[in-house]
Amino acid sequence: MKSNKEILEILERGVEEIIPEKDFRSLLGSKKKLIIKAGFDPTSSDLHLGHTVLLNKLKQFQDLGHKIIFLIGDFTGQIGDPSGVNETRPSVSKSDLKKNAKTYTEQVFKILDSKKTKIEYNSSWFDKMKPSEIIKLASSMTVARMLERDDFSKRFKGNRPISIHEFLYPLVQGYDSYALKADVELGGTDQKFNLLVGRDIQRSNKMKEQVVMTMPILEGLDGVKKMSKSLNNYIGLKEKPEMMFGKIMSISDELMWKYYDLLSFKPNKDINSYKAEVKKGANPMEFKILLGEEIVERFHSKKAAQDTKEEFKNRFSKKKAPSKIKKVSIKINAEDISLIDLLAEPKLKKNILCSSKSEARRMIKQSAVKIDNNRINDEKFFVKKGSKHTFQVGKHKHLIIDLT
RNA sequence: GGAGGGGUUGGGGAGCGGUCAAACCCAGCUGACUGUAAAUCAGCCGCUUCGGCUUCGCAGGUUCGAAUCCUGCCCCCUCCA
Repeated sequence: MKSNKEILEILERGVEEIIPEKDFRSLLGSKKKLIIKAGFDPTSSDLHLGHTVLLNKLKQFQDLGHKIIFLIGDFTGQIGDPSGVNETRPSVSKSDLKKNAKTYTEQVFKILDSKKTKIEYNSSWFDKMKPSEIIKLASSMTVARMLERDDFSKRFKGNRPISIHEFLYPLVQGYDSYALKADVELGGTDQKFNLLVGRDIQRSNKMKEQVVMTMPILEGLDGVKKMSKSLNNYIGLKEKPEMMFGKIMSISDELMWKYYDLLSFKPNKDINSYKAEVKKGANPMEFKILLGEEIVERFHSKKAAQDTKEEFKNRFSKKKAPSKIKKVSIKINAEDISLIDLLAEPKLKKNILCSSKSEARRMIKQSAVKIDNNRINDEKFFVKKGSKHTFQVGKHKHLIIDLT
């Protein structure tokens, strides 16, 4: 049994804001099994590390015995969350939402305990709601209040469009908290407004208001913008170990520390000692590798993490060729084929090395092409029929081609 | 209903009759270097049989010549009512 102090330490770690903190502490003090809600709109097909910041926190609550509700916003997804966005979001079709919701549920259980997690869909109450009830819900909020929001007011002042349905988003999300009788709702800092509306809706329905807990937004690989699939700066939970590891290695040294804070399960004590070591002159890369290992292990396995780490060291530190390279055989009619044609050969399909002959030519010019590890700079290089070589374009594309 | 503004290569955004495959920024790619797929620096960034060819919302037209001008259409935005 953990002491209250220890519990608070765990739950408040990495948290941006708890509103109101007093209520949170007294809720915990009550020893009651709390209903913890976090909603996710299934607007893209995969979850990424950014989503796991919340999941990790949910997991902590779960481990402490509280009731976790993973709410899938299949109704809210049709509206599109306006938070932090400066333009109207395209709403996602119902069938896509359904598909996405399915993959979400598969992925969250890499972190949460499936037996102890309740999954809810907000369409299950909203689809049954009568228009008159929606109007009643809408009446609980004013336009002035909505325009307090930074994203809306900016758009409003900047003469950019705000669709009416966007106003419904916070109301609908807030209603979810009422429907689920949430004690605590978790969300990103950009969700603060939406989360607070939940309190209003609960209060106007004579329910005790939920405590709002916000988590920082995880920056994407670029270190600047929020991690998201549409910005292509994300690490997906379903990605292959090599990709995951590689992407972690590609973040800047500075960003690495933020990732440690929000993604690592290592105790603060360890992370602080890493920082101290780097300050003393240790190579940040060593700690990036540790982080990569931890993440790959979480979503794949210990073995995958070890293998990937070794492979990475060999390939990039020792500059060896990858241990397994895809093999492909291609039939040609002539006695030989120009390198340019081969690199862009459509028959290679998914393994194609260059997307066009122009690109192939460019790559050769830029000394990016190697055959059996020998750099080729001759644009008029030909490859003979019956030969078998390893082709490399850039650092990442390798292919063994058997010409027949 | 009326008045205006706009749709340019992945995103942003110049160009407003030839010198435009189209400035610049971001993203992406490549190389060098390195401590890593960090950072930094340099180059590339429509297709091509390297002669050219096809692109600037769509369809026509004017011109020796159009992303740039005209006509129609589609789409987006703002303001007034």
